[in-house]
Amino acid sequence: MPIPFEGSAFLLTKILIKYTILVSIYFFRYPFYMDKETDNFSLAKAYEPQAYEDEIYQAWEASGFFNPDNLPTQGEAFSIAMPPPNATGILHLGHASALAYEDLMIRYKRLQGLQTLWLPGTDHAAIATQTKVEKILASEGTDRHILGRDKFLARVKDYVANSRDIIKNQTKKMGSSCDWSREAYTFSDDLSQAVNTAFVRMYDDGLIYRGLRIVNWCPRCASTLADDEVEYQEQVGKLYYIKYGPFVVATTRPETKLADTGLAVHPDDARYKNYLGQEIEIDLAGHKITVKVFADSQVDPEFGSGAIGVTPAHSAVDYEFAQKNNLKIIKLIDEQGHILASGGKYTGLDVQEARAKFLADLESAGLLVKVEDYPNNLSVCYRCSTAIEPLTSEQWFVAVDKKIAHRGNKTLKELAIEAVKSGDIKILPDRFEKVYYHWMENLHDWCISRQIWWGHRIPVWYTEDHEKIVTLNEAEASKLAQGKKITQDPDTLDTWFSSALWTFSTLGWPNEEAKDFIKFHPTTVMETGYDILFFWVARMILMSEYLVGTKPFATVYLHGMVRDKEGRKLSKSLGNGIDPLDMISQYGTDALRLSLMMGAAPGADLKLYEEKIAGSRNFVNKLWNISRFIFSQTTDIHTVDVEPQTTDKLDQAILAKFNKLNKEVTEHLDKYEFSLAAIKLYQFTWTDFADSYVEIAKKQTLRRAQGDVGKEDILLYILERLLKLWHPFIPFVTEVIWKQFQTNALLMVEHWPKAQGKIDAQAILYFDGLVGVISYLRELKAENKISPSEFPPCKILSEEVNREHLQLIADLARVKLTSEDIDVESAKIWFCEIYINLKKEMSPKEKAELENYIKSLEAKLANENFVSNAPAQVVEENQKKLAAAKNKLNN
RNA sequence: GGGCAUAUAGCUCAGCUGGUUAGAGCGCUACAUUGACAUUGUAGAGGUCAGAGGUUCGAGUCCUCUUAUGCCCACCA
Repeated sequence: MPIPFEGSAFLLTKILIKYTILVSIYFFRYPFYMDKETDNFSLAKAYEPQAYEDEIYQAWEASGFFNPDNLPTQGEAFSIAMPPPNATGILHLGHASALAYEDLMIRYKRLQGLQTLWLPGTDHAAIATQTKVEKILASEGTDRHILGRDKFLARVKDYVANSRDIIKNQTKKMGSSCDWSREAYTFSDDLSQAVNTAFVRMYDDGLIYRGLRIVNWCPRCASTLADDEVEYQEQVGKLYYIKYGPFVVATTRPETKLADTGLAVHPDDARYKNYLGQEIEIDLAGHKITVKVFADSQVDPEFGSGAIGVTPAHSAVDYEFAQKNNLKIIKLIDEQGHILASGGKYTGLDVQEARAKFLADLESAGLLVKVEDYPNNLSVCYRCSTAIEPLTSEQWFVAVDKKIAHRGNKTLKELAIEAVKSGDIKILPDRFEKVYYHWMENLHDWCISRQIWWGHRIPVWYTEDHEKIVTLNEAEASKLAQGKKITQDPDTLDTWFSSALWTFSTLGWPNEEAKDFIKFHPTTVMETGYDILFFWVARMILMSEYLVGTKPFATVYLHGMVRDKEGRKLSKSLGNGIDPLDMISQYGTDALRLSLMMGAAPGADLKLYEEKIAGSRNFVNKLWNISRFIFSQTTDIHTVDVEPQTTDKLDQAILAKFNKLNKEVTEHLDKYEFSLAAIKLYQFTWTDFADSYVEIAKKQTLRRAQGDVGKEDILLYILERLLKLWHPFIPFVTEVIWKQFQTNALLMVEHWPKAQGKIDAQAILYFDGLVGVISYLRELKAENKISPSEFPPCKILSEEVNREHLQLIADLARVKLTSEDIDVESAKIWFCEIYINLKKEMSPKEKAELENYIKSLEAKLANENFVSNAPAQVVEENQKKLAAAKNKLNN
C-alpha cells in the first residue's frame, strides 16, 4: 500500500518526538487524511455535494450511456416519456419530485441491464405560454394585436427558447439521466407533422368535425376551453327572482334572460300544466322575448319558483334542453363579452354593465321580485381565473362517440376504456382506474380549436369559394386547390391535442418503421401527477389506441402533490414555497431526492420541509463516512465478486441481513414501492451496518494480527452492493464513492446485485441477540450512573455466545471482562444467561408493567379457546414469553 | 348531491395477507473528545393506534356506523 505524504508524517514525528511510534502507526493505518488534491484516495471529512455533482453529471453525460443505443448490454427495452415541464421556466418541487421518481425507475432498470430510454422534452404549452407572454407585453404597454401575429409569435419563440434552456439546466441539476440526444419539442417540424397527420386521419375517419356547439369561452384569453380546463370557484353570488310574464324565474345571470327561448317546468307541476307547449311572449322591462314552455323531469319544482328560463346560447344545460325541445338559439354575448344586437337596447355593453342596467330597468318596471344571497360555483378559466362565458360558437371537435370501422366499430371512448379495463394498462394506485372510467364514460365531444395564436395551426385551408381542404401542409393544400387562392383556418389546436401524441410522436411516428418507435413504443411507464390524469393521461390513451392501435404505456404511476408540513399547497402567496435549487445548493441533490422519495406513496400527497431534507443530507453524509472508514481499513480497495465465506456467526449474520435487504429492496422497486425500499435501505445502512456491524468490525479488526485482512472483504462486499442499491435514489454520492473502487466504469452502468444464498435466520437472531445484550449492558451502566469512560468489571458467562464474542460485547458495551467471582445469584440477568456485577433496579412502574404483562399472558394461556384454536406455534411463543417475563421479574 | 382518500408518539411517517409488552426519523432530556461521521454516538422520556359498536381464542390490522380533514366529480337554474 502506498503511504503518501511521508513528508508530513516526518514533520510530525520530528515535532512530537515522544509520539513517534504512535504517529507513524496512525499514518500507516489512516492514509486518508491526506489533502484531496495530492491524493485521489482521500475523501473529505464531510460529503460536499457542490464539489462533485456537476462533474459527475458531466461524466455521465459524456459516457453516452443516457442514450440506450450506447449501453453495453442490449437487453429488453424500458422507456419513459418525460412529461413536459411547465412553460414558465421555473423548476418547482412538483417537477423535481417527478424527475426523482422517473430517474429512480430508469436507473434501476438500467442497472438491471435493460435498454433504458428516458426521453426528455417540452411542449409549447399554448395557453399558458401565450398568457405569460401577454403579461410581459402588457407590462411593456403593448399587446399582441398591436404587434401582429408574426411578431407576437417570434416573441413567444424567444421566450420559450429561453425558459427551455433554464428548465433543461435544472433538470440536469436533479441528476436526471435522460437522453438529451432525443430531446423533443411539440412544436418541432417532426412533431408538428405528427399533429397534422393525426388531425387528417381523424378528419377522414369522421372523428373530427366542425360545428356550432356551446363551448366554454374565456373572454380574457379570447379562446375556447375544453370542459376540463374550466375550474370552479366557490362564491356567494346573488339569485335574482324576476317576474317573467305569468311566471317568476330565478337566475344568477339575469342579463342572459334577454336571450331566453324556452321555459322549463317539472312535468308534474300542477301550477304550470296549462302552459305546457305554449309559446308565450314575455316583456322584460321593454325587451320582448318569446319562450316555449316545456316539461322536463330535471327541473326541481322546489327550487325558486319551479320554473326555469332557458337560454340555449349561453348555458350548457340549456343548450341540451334546446336540442331536445327544438328551441330557438339566440346568441346574446359575443366573444369579447359584449352584448350583441339581439340584446336590443343593451347592445354593445359588456356583460357586467348589461346586468346592472337590466336589473335597474327591471326594478323600475317592478319586475324584480327579490334578490337572495346565493352560494354557487363560478366557472373560471384554469389559466387566468376569468369568469367563463358559455356561448355557442363554430368550432372543431373530436367526436368521442362515433364508431370507428377499422377499430372494431368501437368509439374513441370505448377504446380508451377497454385499454384499462382489459388490464392492458395498469394505473397506480388502482383506485384511480375508477376515477378514469367515470371521467371517460361522461366525456363529451372534445373542443380542440383555440383562438389563441401560439399553437399548431389547424391543417385546414379554405378556398375563395369556401371549399374546405384538410391536408398535411400548405403545399399539398395549394395543389389540391388547383390554383384557387387559399386561406388557412386561423385557429390553433388545443395544446393537449399534441401532448396526447407524446409517447409516439417523440419516437418517430407517423413513420411506423422508425427504429425508436418499434423498439420503445408502447412505453413502459408513464409517471405523472394525478392532477393531469384527465388532461393528459386519458387523452394519450385515447389517441394511441386509435392512431397506433396499441396502448401508449403499460403502467401509469401517479404521484401526489408536494405540500408543506401543514399540508398546504406550496405557493408564493403563502410564502411556504421551497425552491428546489436552493435546497440543492444547501443540501445537495441526493438529499433533496431522498426526501422526495421517503414517505411518498403513489397518489398520496407528500409533506416536505427543510428539516427533512437536512435529515436526508445527514444520511448521505453517513454513507460517505461509512465508506471513508471502510476504505481506511482496507489495504487494497477492491470489488469482491463472490460472497465471502466465513465461519464467524456475526459475519454470516450481516451477509444474511444484506441478502434479505437486497431481496426486499428489489421486490419493493418492482412493485413501485419506492419509499419502502428507501426506508429499508436506510435502516440497514445506518442501524445494522454502520452502528452494529462496522462497530463490531472495528473491534475485531483491532485484535487481529497484522496481515490478516479481517472483515475487509465483507465490508467491501456489502459496501459495493449498497452503493448499487442506493444508486437510483442518491446517484451522485454513490457514484463519487464508487470511484474509489477504481474500476474505470461508472456505477450507473454496473449490475444490480442479486440476493445470494439462503437467508440464515439463526445467524440473524444471534446477531440481534448480541446487539441486544450490548444495549442492555449500556443501559445498566447509564442507570447506575457509570460514566462511559469507566469500564466496570463484568463477568459474562454464556453457553450461547461464542467465546470470542464475549470480549467483543465487553468492548462495545465498555465494560471490563473479569474472571473474579461475582455473586451470581444477585447479578443474574434474564437474557442470554449473562452474569455481570451490575444490578438493575426495576422501577415500581416497570415492575407493575411487567406484572400486568405476565398477568395478561397467563390469562391468555389459561383460556381454553386460545389454547385449542390458536396455532401451536403461537401458543408456544406465548409460553416462552411468559417464562422470559417471569425470569426477568424474579431477578 | 355523489365518490375517493386520510386519521398511529409534539411533528413527518412505517406497521403488507389479524397473533410484536405498537416502530423509525426529526424534536425533546441526560451523558459522551468511544481509532469514519457532532451532518456523530449511547441511553431515556413520550402513544388507551379519531370515537362507538361488531366478527374472532385474539383487532392498529377485518366489518358497520359516527366524527374530523383533504381531494375529485356533478346541469340545481
